[in-house]
Amino acid sequence: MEHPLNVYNNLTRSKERFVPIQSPFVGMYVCGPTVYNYMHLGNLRTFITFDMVYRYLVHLGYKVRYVRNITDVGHITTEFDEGVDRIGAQAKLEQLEPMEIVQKYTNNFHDVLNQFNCIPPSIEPTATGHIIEQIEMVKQILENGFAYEADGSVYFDVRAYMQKHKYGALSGRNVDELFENTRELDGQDEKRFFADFALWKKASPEHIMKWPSPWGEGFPGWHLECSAMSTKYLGEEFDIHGGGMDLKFPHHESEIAQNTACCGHGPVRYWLHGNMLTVNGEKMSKSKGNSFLPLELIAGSHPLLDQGYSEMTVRFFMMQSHYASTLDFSNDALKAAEKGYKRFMTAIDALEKVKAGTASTFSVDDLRRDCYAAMNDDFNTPILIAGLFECVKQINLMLEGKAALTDADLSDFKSMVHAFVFDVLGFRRENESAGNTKALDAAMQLVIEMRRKARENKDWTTSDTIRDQLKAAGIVIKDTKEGVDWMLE
RNA sequence: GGUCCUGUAGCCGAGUGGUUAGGCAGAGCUCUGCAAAAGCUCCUACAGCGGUUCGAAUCCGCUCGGGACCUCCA
Repeated sequence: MEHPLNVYNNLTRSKERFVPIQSPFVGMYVCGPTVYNYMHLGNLRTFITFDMVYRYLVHLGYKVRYVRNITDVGHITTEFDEGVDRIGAQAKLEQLEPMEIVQKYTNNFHDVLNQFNCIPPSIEPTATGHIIEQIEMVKQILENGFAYEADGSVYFDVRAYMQKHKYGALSGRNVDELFENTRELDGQDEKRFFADFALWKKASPEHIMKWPSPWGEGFPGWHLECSAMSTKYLGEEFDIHGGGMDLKFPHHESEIAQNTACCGHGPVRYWLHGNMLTVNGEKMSKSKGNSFLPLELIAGSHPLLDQGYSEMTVRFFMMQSHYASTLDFSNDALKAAEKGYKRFMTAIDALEKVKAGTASTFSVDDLRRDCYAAMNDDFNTPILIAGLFECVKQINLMLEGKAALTDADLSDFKSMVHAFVFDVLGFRRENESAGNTKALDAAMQLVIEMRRKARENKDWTTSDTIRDQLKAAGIVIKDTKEGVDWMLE
């Protein structure tokens, strides 16, 4: 692979050259959702981010195995709220079986990602489908002396682990400091040490989602499924692990500890974290009550919005910021993205109509080089988009006959632009009401011809009426030097 | 309280020890019958105070503001 891709590795807190363990194969694991409710835009941002990462790796020619889990076991909401888990609670609320809840919100998750043009992962394992693997892993960790059993539950023994390994490397945490700053002082119940976490949890009699195990009926700890499933499908060591910044601690930290306790070494070469989507500067989350559902955004039905925005506008909005930065969500920002995206895609579409010239007036190689440089610098999509706007400018100039490319350069330019816009950034043409476009185009040619005749006769009333009526119907007429064009608004 | 991130023009957002990011909005011009679209030009900012440096918005320190994690969370 001749492309020197650099990624920011959270494990080392530095940008590193990306070198797969076994090029051209790349293993990538991304933490998926707990399917107990509709996903909101903040969740969506993370999945769009790693969709872009996946797309770019594929574009570079890597053979990527992309694994993203579905967490369909309800994990306890707090340490002391025994027996209450998110999925179980939601099931009660909706008067459904827990697995009906899981199915309902898994479907929603898939539908939404599909709407936003995210490519499905290669493997999408569920936690409930890998109970045996998880139990096996707990057994191995116990055998290796990094866990202990207590009344039907099994806990990870952080102190034992710390004698041989570091705990807290990824999140930059010092366990002693953590201890000093832990607010909860009582109720540490079965745990020997405050930082210990459950690998297997004993289920109370009323708990519905539970499985038999060597320690009795119970369910796996939250962190365990990712360790077990990533190992199963990507091996003991793989290339990329992604997820939201908020999962860094304790989830990813514990994942590393579990894998290390089990196999003797860490599981992941490059840890990538997507940053949070904020609303008025604050993290979007359900508990804060500031979350948006994708549907509310598209329909514009949320109180904070004064209009709806299309899926691709939202995707563009997200791609205009770097994945590792927080992104603030607001009406004005969305509006700006909408206009920018429209201008952007209008030009990309118009590229099809550009005709080759006798000589090239600009360098396709330079533009291409800028685009790759942006992406190779830790997936810098905002810089890529800036580069593509330079392409937009050149397209518009070519349409006006003020710039040109030879036949060979033009097809090179087209494939380069298309690769970045559609394959890498994952934009998709909207307004493609397939089937009637041909008929509509024929009708439009007729209308345009009538308007042309009216203008020829200086019958401005007629020509302006045509233009205005079409505009009211959502069709925009564009008079260019090359002729008259039209587009759906 | 601890750990860490962050503060960029009207708005959104990149980046960087010395050279115009980009988008949106605004102003002017070109084109046009008038518009729209498009092109060109302008608006040239880096929280504050010190320090390092030939030179800092970029490095260091302090102050102020915002945020994340430390509990489930993408």
